Amino acid sequence: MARPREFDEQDVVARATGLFWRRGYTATGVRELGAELELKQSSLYRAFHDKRGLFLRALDHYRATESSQAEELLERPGPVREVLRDWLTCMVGEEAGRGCLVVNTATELGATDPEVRRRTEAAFEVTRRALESLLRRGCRTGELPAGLDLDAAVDLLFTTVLGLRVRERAGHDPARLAATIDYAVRMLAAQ
Amino acid sequence: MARPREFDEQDVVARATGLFWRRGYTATGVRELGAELELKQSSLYRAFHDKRGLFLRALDHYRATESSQAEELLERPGPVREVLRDWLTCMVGEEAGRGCLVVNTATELGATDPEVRRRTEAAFEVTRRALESLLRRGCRTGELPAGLDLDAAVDLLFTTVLGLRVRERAGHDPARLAATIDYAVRMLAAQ
DNA sequence: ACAATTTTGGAGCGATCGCTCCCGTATGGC
DNA sequence: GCCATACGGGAGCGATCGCTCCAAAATTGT
Repeated sequence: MARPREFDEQDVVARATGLFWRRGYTATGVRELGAELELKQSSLYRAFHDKRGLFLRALDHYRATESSQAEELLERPGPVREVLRDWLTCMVGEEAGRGCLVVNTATELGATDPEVRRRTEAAFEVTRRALESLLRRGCRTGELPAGLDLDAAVDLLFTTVLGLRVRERAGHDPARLAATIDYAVRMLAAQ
Repeated sequence: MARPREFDEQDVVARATGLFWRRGYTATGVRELGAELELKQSSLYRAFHDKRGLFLRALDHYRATESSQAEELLERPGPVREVLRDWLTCMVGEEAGRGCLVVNTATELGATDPEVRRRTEAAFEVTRRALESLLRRGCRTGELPAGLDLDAAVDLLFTTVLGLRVRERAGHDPARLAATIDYAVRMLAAQ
């Protein structure tokens, strides 16, 4: 019926995600996007409506990929605290200085754009749930204190993750971040 | 010898700080700044050279005011854990959705601008040192475990603060943040 | 009062912003 | 083959960007 598009939408969204991740939403121009995605503006605007539309797609893509990676890492067998430490280490082991797209977006756009906010909150929820599932397992197996306040511990660990990703974005020494992670995991078991 | 300027530089920087704080660096235009500061562009550029110059001044101003406030709160007498909790609560008790200028800046500009980075790092150091001083006092008075790994605890608490400020910026429920703070303080004493 | 100096007020620079429209082209169903 | 449809390519829209320059106004030392 019509000429098929010459680009893979998923691939384009993935590359756009990388650019928004590094540069932020406001600082990323549509021409910059066009160059990075090898996509003319007419195609970009027909496919994604506008810059914000592409950004929302990027947020969705980020959540989907991060979520699957997080779940994969968390379903691994092994000592709960080691799994947790590896997971946290992986969280801050991104390409240097990228931080987390969701954290960057939450601080850049704050609570201004409700549609963006819904996405950042959904992404946060993925992390939170992944943590809860792991801690619950730890309590079941006795690797974590039975009297652990699960909700509070999840909340605190989640907050710690956000802080770690800010620090990673800020270029803090990976060794220091690793030490912080070690201590956080140790504290969790202390109760 | 010459006509005196009609604006108070400190006041102008303070107001610019508020605007950068809410909107971020990139999204804040010089005309917007001019309107908020009641300052014509010619005056602005003569006084601060350019937009970035004013932003650097804003970062300095923020650090100075926040630092003095933090030190004031931390020199208060009283139980260490209560002082810490009050301080953390104050940290996230900003005007809703503002978060922390330094955290917002670190995630927005990352490690791109070395001059900015020096400032964010200096501001982080203020927080870190304030925490260290308080925890040290807690160890001295016996309010905190004697075997506390001071450096690690400071690092983790500092990371938690960053996370809390991200969450405040993201519009999370203040009650949840308060609960997170309570738990963090409790964990600190557990060792 | 006068000259020197620095201010305010504002027009306007080139560049870039997000976005739209048009055109020639390639691909589908009939 | 033919028309409808969506495509890639690109010019260009109005608006805003950061920034500069200049004239009029205001304050000082002499």
